[in-house]
Amino acid sequence: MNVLLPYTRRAKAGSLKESIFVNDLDQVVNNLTQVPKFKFDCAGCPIRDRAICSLCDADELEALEKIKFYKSFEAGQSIAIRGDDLTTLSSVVTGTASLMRTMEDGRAQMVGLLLPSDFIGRPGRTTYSYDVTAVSDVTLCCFKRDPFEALMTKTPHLIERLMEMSLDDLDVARDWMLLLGRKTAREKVASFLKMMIKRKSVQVVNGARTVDFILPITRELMATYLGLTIETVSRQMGALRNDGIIDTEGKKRVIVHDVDALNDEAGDKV
Amino acid sequence: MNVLLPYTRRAKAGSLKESIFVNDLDQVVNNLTQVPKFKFDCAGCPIRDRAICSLCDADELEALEKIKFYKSFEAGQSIAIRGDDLTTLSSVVTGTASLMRTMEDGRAQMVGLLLPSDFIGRPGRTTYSYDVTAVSDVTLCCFKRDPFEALMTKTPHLIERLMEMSLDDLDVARDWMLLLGRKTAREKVASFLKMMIKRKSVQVVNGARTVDFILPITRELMATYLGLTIETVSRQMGALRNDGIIDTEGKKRVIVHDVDALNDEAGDKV
DNA sequence: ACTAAACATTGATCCAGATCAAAGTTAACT
DNA sequence: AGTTAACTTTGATCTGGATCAATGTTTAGT
Repeated sequence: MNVLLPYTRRAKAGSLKESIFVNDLDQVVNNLTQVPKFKFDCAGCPIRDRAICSLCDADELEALEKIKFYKSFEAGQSIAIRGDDLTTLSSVVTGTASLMRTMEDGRAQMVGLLLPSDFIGRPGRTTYSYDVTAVSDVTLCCFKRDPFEALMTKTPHLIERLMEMSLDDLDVARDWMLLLGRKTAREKVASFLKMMIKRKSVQVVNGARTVDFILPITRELMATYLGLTIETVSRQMGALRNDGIIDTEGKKRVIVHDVDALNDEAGDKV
Repeated sequence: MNVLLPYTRRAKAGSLKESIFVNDLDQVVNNLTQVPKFKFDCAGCPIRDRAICSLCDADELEALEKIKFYKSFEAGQSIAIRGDDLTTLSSVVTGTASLMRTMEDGRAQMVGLLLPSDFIGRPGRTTYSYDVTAVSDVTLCCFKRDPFEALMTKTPHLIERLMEMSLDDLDVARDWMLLLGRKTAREKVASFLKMMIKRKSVQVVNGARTVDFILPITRELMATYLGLTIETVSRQMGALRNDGIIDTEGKKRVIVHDVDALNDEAGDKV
C-alpha cells in the first residue's frame, strides 16, 4: 500500500516567502523585483502566443478582454477542490499548479502539472473533476463560465484552440500512463527530468549536452507525480548522481551532464 | 521489471472464428446470423446518437455521408502502428479495439479501450500516436483526413462534439492514471470490472444487485490495461471469487453478485 | 470425438520499491 | 548568527506483485 499524506497538509503550512519557485525567467524577474503581479493587458500577455486565445484575431481578443479578470494564489493554496462548482474557467499566466486525484485514505496521484498557458476547467462541466493547487505563486486569467461559453459559440478560434490543447493534454496523459504502468523507478525519475527540460524549454549551455535548471516542485510532489514514494525518488536521484548522469545542488538545482544519457535512462526510444 | 510480449505475437496467431467476443447485443446477433457486417447508412447507424456526428443536423449528416466509407478488421489484426501516416480518421461502429503504447523491450501499456462510437485519429496530426489493434472483429466508419478537415471548418457541430469526446477521454485517462499509480492489484481488477459494467451498460438482472456479463478481452489484455501481469490478474480474479464478490464461468463470463461490494473493492469513494 | 494451440490457473521463489526509523540539510524568521 | 520547521537523505526491513515453472482448461479445426 502506498499512502501519502493529503496534499492539503502541506498547503496549510505554506507561507508566501518560503515557497518561491523559479519556473521561468519571467517569474524570477517578478520575484526579484517585486513587480506587482498582474498589471498586463492582453497585448503584453506572456502567454498570448500559446494560450486559449492564441488563434484569436484582434476583434476576438477585444471581446475576451472585456470579460477577463485576474486572480492570484499563493504557493500551497488550494485553487479548487474536486466537486466544487466550476463557475470560472482560467488560464495559468505565471507560476505552476497541480491537478490531483486523491483516494479516501489519502493516496494521491498528480494527473497534470499546469504551467503557464495551460487551461483550467472545461466548458460543459459544472464541477471540477480534480483538486487544483498552486505549487508556486500563481496568477490566473479568468473568465466566468456563462459569458465565456456564449463567446465560444460565436468564436470558432476558441473551440479550435481548446480542442488542440485538449488533444495535446490527452497525449501527455497517455504517455504518462505508460510511465505509471510500466516504467521502473529509475526510468520514471529520468523521464520526469527529461520532461522538465522539454517543457521548460531551458536554455542549453554546452552545445546541447549540459542543461542546468531549477526543479519547480519538491520531492514529495515528484513522488505524487510519478506514483512513487519520497524515499524512492530521493534514492533514484542519488543513483543518477552517483552514475554521473546528473549533479544536484541544494534541493532544487539539477545539472544534467549528458541529455542523451538521460534520455537513454528514461527508456523511450525517441 | 515488467516485460510483456508485444501484442503483435497474438495478432499473428489470430484467426477469424476463434475470436468472437460478445461485446454487445448487436454484435452477438451479427455473429450468430452471419449478417453482412456493414450494410447500414447513417440513418440506421447504431452509433448515430453518440459518435462524432451526434450533434449534426440532416444537412451536415448528408455531407458526411458523401465522404464516409466502411472498413473492417478481424480480431487480432493491427489497424495502425504508432508513426503510421494518419490519412484516415474513423469511428468504431461495432467491436472493440485497443490503443497501446509500447517500449523497445516489449513492455506494453494499454492507454485506451475503444468501444462503439469512439473516435480514432486526430485532426491536425499527420501520424498515429499509438498502436491501434482490433480486439474483436471491428467495423470502422472512415473519413479521409483532407475532406473531413475541410468539412470540419464549415461544421462547428463536428468540432464541438470532438471536443466533448476528447475532454471525456481526458477524464478517463486521468482516472486511469490514479489507478495505475496508486491502486493495489485487487483494486485495479475490481475497478476494471466496475468500468466494464458501466461502459457496457449491461442489463441488470436482480434488482440492481447482480450483474452478469462477458469480458470483451483476455487476461493478457486486462493485464496490459491494468499495469499488471497475467498471473496477478488471474490470482486477483480468483481472490474476488473466493471472497464471494464475483463468480466466473469459462474464461469470459463474470457474475457480479453485489455491485456495491465490488465498488468498495475498487477503492473509489463514489 | 480428437487434437493442438491458445489461454488460464496455481505454486514456489525473488526482488523492486514500500515502509519504518533516524539523521542530515536548507532556508525563513528572529 | 541562531533557531526551528520543512524538507531530504540514508539505512534496515518487509511485502506485494513479478518472475519462473508447471499443470489445467477451453475451443477451433480435423
